[in-house]
Amino acid sequence: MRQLPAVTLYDVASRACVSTATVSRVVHGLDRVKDSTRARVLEVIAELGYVPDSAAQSLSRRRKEVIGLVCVERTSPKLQYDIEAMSLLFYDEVLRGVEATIRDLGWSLMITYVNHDSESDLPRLMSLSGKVDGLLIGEGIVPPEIVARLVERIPVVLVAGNPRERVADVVTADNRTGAMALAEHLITAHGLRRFHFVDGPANAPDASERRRALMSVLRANPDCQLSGSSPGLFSVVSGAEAGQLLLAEPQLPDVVFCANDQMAIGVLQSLTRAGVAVPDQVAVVGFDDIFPGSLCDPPLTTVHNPIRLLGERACTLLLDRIAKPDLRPRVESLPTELVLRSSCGCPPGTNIRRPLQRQRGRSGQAKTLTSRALPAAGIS
Amino acid sequence: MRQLPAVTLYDVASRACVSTATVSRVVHGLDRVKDSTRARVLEVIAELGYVPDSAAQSLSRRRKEVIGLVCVERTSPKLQYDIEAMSLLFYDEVLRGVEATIRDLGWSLMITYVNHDSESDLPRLMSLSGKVDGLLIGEGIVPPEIVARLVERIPVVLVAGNPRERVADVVTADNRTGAMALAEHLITAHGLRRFHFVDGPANAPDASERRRALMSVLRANPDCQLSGSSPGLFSVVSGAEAGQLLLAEPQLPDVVFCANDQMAIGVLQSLTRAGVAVPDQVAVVGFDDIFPGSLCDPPLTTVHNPIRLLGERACTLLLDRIAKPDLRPRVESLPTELVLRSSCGCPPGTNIRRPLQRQRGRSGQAKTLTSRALPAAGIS
DNA sequence: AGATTTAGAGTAAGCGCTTAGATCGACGTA
DNA sequence: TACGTCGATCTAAGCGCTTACTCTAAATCT
Repeated sequence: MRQLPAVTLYDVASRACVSTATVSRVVHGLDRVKDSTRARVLEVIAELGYVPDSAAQSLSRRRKEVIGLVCVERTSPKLQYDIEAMSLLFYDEVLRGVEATIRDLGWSLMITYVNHDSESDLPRLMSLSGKVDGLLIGEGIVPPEIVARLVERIPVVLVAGNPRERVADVVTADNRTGAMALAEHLITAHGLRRFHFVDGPANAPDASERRRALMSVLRANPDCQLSGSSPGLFSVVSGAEAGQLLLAEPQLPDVVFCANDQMAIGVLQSLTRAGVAVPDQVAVVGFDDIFPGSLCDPPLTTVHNPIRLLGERACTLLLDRIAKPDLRPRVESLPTELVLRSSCGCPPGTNIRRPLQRQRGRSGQAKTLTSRALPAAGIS
Repeated sequence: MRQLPAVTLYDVASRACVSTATVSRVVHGLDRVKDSTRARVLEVIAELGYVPDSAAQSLSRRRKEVIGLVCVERTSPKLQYDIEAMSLLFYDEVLRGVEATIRDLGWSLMITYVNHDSESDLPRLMSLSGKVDGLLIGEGIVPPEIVARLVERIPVVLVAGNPRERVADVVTADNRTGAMALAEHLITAHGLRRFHFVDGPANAPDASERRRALMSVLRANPDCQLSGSSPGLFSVVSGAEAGQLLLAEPQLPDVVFCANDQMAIGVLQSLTRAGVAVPDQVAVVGFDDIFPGSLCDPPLTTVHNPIRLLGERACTLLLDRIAKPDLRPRVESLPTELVLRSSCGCPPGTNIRRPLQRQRGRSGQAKTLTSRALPAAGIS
């Protein structure tokens, strides 16, 4: 198990009787090198098992070809993993989108999770910023002051960030259209009137966008109302708690509109365990379309959030920003789909996906970027 | 959005009127520096927003303080993400264990996914090995030849690797004890006799260990038999396919014993959609105890695999190996728990976790579990 | 007082790579 | 023959840090 001694460019050069410059050229295949020389060098590289040292490359090129992904971990490791882990499904999916994109370019990905604790997070994030060329930061849990400090050091893209703030590039789902379509479906197709909203963490832009959209639909339908709302943390347990609170009320609402699927699953658990029939006595809907939502009973009606794509686009945007640091901040908002299953009152077995077209709000806030192909050219 | 010019150690040194060595000492707090000097330097660091460049540090220290995690992605991005993503839950959990451990030490984590495709994976993995101090590799999908080449370059720990091979350190769940306990429960508590096994990918050591353990229990119970088995890929869809195959058979087995939960969920879907009653007509059990298993209908009986802990221990082992490259290869096997819910025939609402003690046989293999009071209590 | 230790700080040699600019034949041209 | 040209290759200066070693002056010892 002893490791082979590390092989450097010099070893290869002297063995192949060429200069280090030539070896470097062969490795990168850019400049012209005589075929016979190239062959000899390649042979020595294979023989010696040479692999370039990334630290030296990064130092010399002044570019690390690494990006950092900062995910939110709302869980305490002390909690049962299998309950709380649910709140992580979102970033797992973002991660895969990012990794796939970055991989194709030959860059690498460094990942870290942050919790609520900004005191210990700040130094970690600053130090991370010294290890990467750019940072992808998940939604609002990194405080804006910290984001601002990072932004002045290196390129940053906010994933599921607040489309209203312009501190950095933002990629987000079109929460507004999705939540409005869902609310309208509940009202129009099922005649539901009394809405209860289960909110997300205070600093999660997704949650507030969804809440705002719901409210605007309710305002437009005078016979409808928000009969109440509960706080939540985007996790199954916090959804279950909201469900308990609901059960203690004198009257159930017509529908529990949850800011994400994890909480909807929690609400569903509380309600069905207490013998409440869903959707007959009360409908429950979520947002995001995570896999377990299709598994629960009744299957969850929700809005599809293209989470993986969110990761992919964020990554593309970041690479583009690394290449051109001077562009103005951009917001990219991705289309969602309405996913009708039976927890809203649609008949059992329903499984309809309805693509949604963006509804432009008068504030014109979320304007889609048309930069379809941000070419990674000029980056490599 | 213009970035501040990068601040180097020299900038800090000249601004604070000290040498770079002194600044470096202040940053690392090791050597003695006069308090007044330290204060001045710290002030300049804060003022200038200095963050050390990791590439230069790594080059100079000859250590990157980064480890790589190689996960298996059995999915094709072309498939519906929400179906196939399930097979990834395992590595998501490993990742969290690894990240939490590495983070506490101030190291960083680089993550990459590999698919079946070793031709494009080999160069990627070799190049990754130039960017990290050690590698954590998920189970058997990286071919042994490649693992061997990596091992001679840098420290490697195999996560959920084959405990029988000794090419590198291995961390694995005690699959044998877990699968045996589950099989014995099915036989003893529910009188099931005809077993169907849904296998995992050919190169997944977890799957074969579980199969072996099941077989050894069946051999020890002459009235029991393996009535058949199906191939599978650890994913929900492959489980659903196995379920379809089963439905085409003239006779159903007593129990479908799946090599992991994802496939059990797939089998469950196929079966219940075809109107087969689980567990009344046929029991279905899985392995790993991923969260969605507790959500499905009926809730899945399984074996708890301490996946996150797997990641933590693997990480610890790797760091230890980086410090001491000459140790002989080690195998660490973590205890599992039997998780009884109702898909095995236990009454609805059952939710029992039974910690399992490894039973070591003379050959180092686990021998038959003394059915140390698997109480018929709570079991019809 | 002179010698010796020591705390505090500086000097400079790398770490392994990239790359601008220098070099060097061989070849073509006047 | 003398002189440019050009492709192939080499030389060497960094990149931003760490750290072994050196230096200085003040503290301590004999």
